[in-house]
Amino acid sequence: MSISQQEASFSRRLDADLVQNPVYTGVERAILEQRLPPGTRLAETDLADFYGVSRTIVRTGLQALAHSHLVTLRPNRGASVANPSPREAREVFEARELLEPRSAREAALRAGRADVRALRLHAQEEHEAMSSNESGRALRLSGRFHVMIAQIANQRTIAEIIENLVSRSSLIIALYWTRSSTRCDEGCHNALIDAMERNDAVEAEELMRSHLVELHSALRFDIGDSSNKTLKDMLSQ
Amino acid sequence: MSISQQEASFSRRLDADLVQNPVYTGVERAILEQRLPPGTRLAETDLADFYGVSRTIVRTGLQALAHSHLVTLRPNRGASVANPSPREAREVFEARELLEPRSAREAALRAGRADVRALRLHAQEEHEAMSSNESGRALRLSGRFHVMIAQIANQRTIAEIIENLVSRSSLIIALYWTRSSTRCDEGCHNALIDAMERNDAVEAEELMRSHLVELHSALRFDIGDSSNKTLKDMLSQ
DNA sequence: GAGTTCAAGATTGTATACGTTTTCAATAAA
DNA sequence: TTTATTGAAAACGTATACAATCTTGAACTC
Repeated sequence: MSISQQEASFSRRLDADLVQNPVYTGVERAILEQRLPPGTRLAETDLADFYGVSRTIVRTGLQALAHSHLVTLRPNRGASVANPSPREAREVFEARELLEPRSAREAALRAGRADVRALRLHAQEEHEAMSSNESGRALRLSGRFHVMIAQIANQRTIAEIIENLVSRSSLIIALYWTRSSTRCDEGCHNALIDAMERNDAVEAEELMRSHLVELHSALRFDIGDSSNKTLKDMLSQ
Repeated sequence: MSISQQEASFSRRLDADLVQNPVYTGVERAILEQRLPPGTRLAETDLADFYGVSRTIVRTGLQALAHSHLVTLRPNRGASVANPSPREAREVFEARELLEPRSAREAALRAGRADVRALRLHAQEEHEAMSSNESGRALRLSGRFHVMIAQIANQRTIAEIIENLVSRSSLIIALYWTRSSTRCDEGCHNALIDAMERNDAVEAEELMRSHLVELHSALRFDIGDSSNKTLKDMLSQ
């Protein structure tokens, strides 16, 4: 037995493994882009065939996604895309409203020229996705914007929590979103970047808070869903 | 393909699987009780032999622990007990200081007779563990006390986050704790229970805040560790 | 004696085999 | 028509085999 003196792993080692797992990355992206709606069954063999790997790899990926609450595993019944309850949906947004405004405030204090440039570039990408009607991609990028801010705040532990909450929000939006457009995002995100550029912490915090309240208020907890595309259709591109 | 209308899974399905995984439960407990110090190598075969299961089960358990940051996985190099950096240690306590006081406030508002009784019973157990010099067990129970409060607050999403931060605190304390005793806990926890019993939200919040600040301030980030017990020694009982 | 090389052993990564459970549709009974 | 039964097919749970990678230490060079 030996005690290893490990270097401060600045990004989880775990990730190194997972980003190379095509099931993890592929299914995660498909969920974030709402190509895989909540409840979709994820049969191990189908995924193994689609990604050309063994069930071993599939299970590793699904287990990781289950830890993030993006996938639900039921003993002897396999995996399906998570189906967050109204309660969970409310809780996730409550947690975001607690964590993200503070994160935005800290980010505003720390944001440098490079950070602001990256944010503007990202907002541009979001805009293009919206314009070209790639609403799934737009939604994923919109979530990623929130994660970027959490990362600028330089508190990795909280940034990771926020990243998870943001991911789950894609499922929540798929289930409970009422409005047709996410046009609001564009203005909100740009206003946030402006506040960051001015290092206006108070304004950034307030903008983030009201942005989240607005998102939250656009959810209605009394809806179902259905469709009958095949798993392969939804995973492809 | 089918869309399943799932019941609101009130506890994660995932858990159902994991509590039956002896590697997950055994190693987690050993870490929380500081029988497995940070950095300890966790060879798959050793664990498989010890728990009498195949490596498949071992890997599932280790992967779950890695997701909780209790274990570090390095590709081709296996698993070891996580070794949180000073930065991570600080961040975990910052996050706790952000989340737990608010959680305690909410818990104080909601705490009923049964909750208070359960907390007192638990504090008693903690006390007994301390008295009989089972400091590992005492530490685990002390962490569990914080989780119980988060659960009373009735916000499962945040309670789960807190549970994870509390678990990681055991490793952080193993690495960076300076004081010899955790006597403080006893008074602090009892005072918290009293506030809960009076449904005094403001007091509960402040007590929790100061309790965490005190814990945090007892950490010093310039220490190492070493030992040469065998893995089997540390896992046993 | 310090450092390097390299092969044997140990350990992890992945695929697959096989037993068990679940699912589903065909059949039979009510 | 509806409900129950049942058995074959499909899917999951676990163990294990084998390949790839890493570790270790002895032999060798400088």
